[in-house]
Amino acid sequence: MTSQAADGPETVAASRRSKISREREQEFFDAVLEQIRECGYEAVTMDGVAASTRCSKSTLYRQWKTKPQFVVAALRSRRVSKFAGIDTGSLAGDLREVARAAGRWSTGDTKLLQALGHAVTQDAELAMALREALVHPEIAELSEILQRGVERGEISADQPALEYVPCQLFGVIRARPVVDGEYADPDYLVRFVDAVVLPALGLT
Amino acid sequence: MTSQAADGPETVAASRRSKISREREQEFFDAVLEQIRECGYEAVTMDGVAASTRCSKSTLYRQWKTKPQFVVAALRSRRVSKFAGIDTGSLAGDLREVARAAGRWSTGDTKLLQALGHAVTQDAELAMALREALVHPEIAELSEILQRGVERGEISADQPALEYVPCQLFGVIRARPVVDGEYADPDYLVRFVDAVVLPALGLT
DNA sequence: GTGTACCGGTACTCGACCGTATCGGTACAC
DNA sequence: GTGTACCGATACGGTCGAGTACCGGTACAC
Repeated sequence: MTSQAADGPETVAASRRSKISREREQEFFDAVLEQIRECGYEAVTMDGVAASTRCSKSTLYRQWKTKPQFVVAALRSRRVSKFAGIDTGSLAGDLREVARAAGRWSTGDTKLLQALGHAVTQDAELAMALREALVHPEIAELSEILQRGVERGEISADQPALEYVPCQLFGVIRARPVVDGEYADPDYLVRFVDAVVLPALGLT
Repeated sequence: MTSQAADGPETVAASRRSKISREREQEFFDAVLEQIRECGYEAVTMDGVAASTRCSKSTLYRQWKTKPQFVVAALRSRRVSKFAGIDTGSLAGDLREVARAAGRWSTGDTKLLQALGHAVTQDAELAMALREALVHPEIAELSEILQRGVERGEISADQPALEYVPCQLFGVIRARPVVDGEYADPDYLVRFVDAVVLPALGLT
């Protein structure tokens, strides 16, 4: 599933032989995502991205047909596995690690989700790209972690709070900026897990 | 604080003697908020609001100087007390009532928060209006409910999960559309309170 | 009846941005 | 060295929306 497999050093965009290197392409993607975070989706302009990366607008339009397709490509480039490798041996330990990892990504991802959150309701392809970049991978990895806890016998599969864990974590990450005025950092999230998630699951 | 006090039947906008009645004004506000929910803040046009309310754009610009000021006024008109009158005698009962009330407002308010969520980072006045319309009143009423639970001795003021209750509720309301693809209705929120919030607080 | 002031309608200016077209420069193939 | 194809720069067309200007109609005061 990941695109981490070893590619030829100069392979680019598969079908076209563009002179844009992998690294250069990633600069474009980083730039547009950063501008989306700062200014919002609507306010991002192709001129702006071109200027900030010191390339020509023509170059962008040669590679990607339209602004939405460009943004979708940028989102796809961003699929990473944030909770991979978490396995402390206990569910409580794993969830604390998840909280820490989520906290590290929280600011950027929250901004992105917020900035794109409405554009997404108008453009189905954008919606899918966003979900596959920022939501599905986390949910899947988290489900796996919970499943392991069940298999180890730490918790019953019927525990009613179990199904709400992903929503709880996503939720508090999105809610804190609105309620407290600051993003959810790793410390905050670990405290949240200790004070709320674990007690609700009947752990500790 | 509320503007619910009895006003003269024809009193309008205090300083100006506009021919726009209270009810007519509210139609403008409802229209712009609905368009924001459906199309997003940027995509809302003064022409569109004028057309949908069958008034002239001039009329809107006579009452409000700019589009942001118009939206701010619309938001201010929307401050209502959603959890007022909730007092079942027990904290668990109150929280279930809160969940039901929140679920009734959830769809519209979530859309509004999502649609304005980014515009808010660029316009401080809009940010304040949004917080005072959709966040502060709920937080305050919820704090009062929790405080009453403490005073009745149902729960200790030191209970670590206590401070996270508002974030939990706001969070799950905002997270469910992203995670499950549907808005948090009253049923869902009551189940959430029973499965997560109350156990985390050590109630039941 | 006369004056005033607001309403609706329309036409307008101005700026922004998407996407296209054009052109000179240049890296690379052969 | 010659050809090819992509790069950057710039200019352009088209669209759209904010905010303004103007104009005729009309309700209301006196």
